Amino acid sequence: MNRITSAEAWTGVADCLNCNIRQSVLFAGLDEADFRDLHRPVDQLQFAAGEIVYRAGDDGVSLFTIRTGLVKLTHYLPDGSQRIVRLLSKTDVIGLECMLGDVYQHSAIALQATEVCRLPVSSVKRLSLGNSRLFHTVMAHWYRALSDADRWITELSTGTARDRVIRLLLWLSEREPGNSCSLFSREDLGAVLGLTTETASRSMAELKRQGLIREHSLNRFSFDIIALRRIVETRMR
Amino acid sequence: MNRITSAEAWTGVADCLNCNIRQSVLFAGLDEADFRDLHRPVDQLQFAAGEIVYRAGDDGVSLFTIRTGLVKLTHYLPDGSQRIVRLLSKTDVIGLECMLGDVYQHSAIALQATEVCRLPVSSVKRLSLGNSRLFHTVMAHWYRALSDADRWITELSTGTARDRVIRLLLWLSEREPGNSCSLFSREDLGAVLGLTTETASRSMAELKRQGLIREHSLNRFSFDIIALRRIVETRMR
DNA sequence: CGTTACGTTGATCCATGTCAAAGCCGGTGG
DNA sequence: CCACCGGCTTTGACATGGATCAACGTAACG
Repeated sequence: MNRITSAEAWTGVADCLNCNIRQSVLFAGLDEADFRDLHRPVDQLQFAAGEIVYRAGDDGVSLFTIRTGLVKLTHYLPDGSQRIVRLLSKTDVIGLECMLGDVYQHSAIALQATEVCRLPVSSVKRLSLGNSRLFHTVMAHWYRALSDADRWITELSTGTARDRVIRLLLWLSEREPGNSCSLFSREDLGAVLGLTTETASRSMAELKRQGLIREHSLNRFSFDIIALRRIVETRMR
Repeated sequence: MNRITSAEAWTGVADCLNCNIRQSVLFAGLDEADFRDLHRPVDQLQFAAGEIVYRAGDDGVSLFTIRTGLVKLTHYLPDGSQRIVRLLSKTDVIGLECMLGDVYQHSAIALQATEVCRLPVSSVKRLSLGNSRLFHTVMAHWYRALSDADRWITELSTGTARDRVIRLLLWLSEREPGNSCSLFSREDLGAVLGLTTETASRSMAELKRQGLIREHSLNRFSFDIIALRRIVETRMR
């Protein structure tokens, strides 16, 4: 069912102070002095599509900030099938739960080629002791995760298969410039939307036939955002 | 569709230091000195079933800690129908998002008679400035909300109508002693589970007929927790 | 060139949505 | 005290969307 891969690629020690997405991520609230307190290095890693960032139950020794790519968090059900509970991309933080517990609560698996920064939990915990700026930033991340969960429930678990697919395409396109997005396997698509692989495939095929979406390369789709939005909006009324 | 009520009942100024649920709520990390810093009072309020605690878009001037009862958070869809995105009860905090934004993101409506403590956001913000114990407590609340969102997606938005109903009954019974729980209207039940009112009603009626649940007073149900758990577990495999 | 994984399509069945009507219960007013 | 009314629940009949099971197509890869 799932390929087992562990070939994460280390691509260097991060230069957090000069990071080009620092304003959006966990360390937004920190200054130069704080960074000197980070004794342990922040590593940059790469994962190919399908590779595992961490597994549910693993020791939570690191947080990860996503620099590029797309990561799914899944619960595995007793029968081995998965239910994806969140999709995360650029500037999202994953593994934040191990600030509180000691193991990861989900399995995190890259759906596309993904670059991350790996932060030692111990460092973040030390920083958080006296630093209320970090407080605000971390809260903001929790808040965003929770808002995403709300949208997930209202938009991606509600309505017809076709509407759910369209809402996901729109959701994905929000995080990319232009009117396009990259998709992933039909199995994962179904797991996101609470549908079977077949229904996911049929919905995609139908949207293609109707000319509402265009696949210009494998799993790269472009579409008229306004038109799609109108479809799901009218359908909701 | 929804009764409009604003008749919240003030039942006194809370004595936080001696609160019997303090260990579980937002102020778990505070000591006597911190409480002296809380210049503005923490009020206790009561809401009857159906009454509105706050509306989406209202000015977020207060957080609420639930002491007893059950509260739904809803998104209203363009057609006026609702999708409930979370159910909250004893020791849960609602409105925490206004620590970051300035308006509430959901409408919060009591589903049962509910007692809450109302905390001024300004006080909590002042406390949070230098207090890293509060940091941990607040994080823990975000974490729990998010875990609940995960369960919501995997358990309450997945599977057959019957299974979803059973999982909700089990979820509700976790927060009450004994093997029973209070339910609410079939319309709300449907909105929780992503089903129509009719399907929700049918599923409940069938469970009653099969003797799997017993209604000893209006919307008070008791059941064999182990037996119900076995049903949804075998159904998941 | 065969193998394998994945995507697509078809046929069928069943669960749930939809529309409609009837039952039930509590509240209100005569 | 009873009759009526309105809201909520239950039930029925029917339509349909999605699941299921199965087959076939297709692209990547050894």
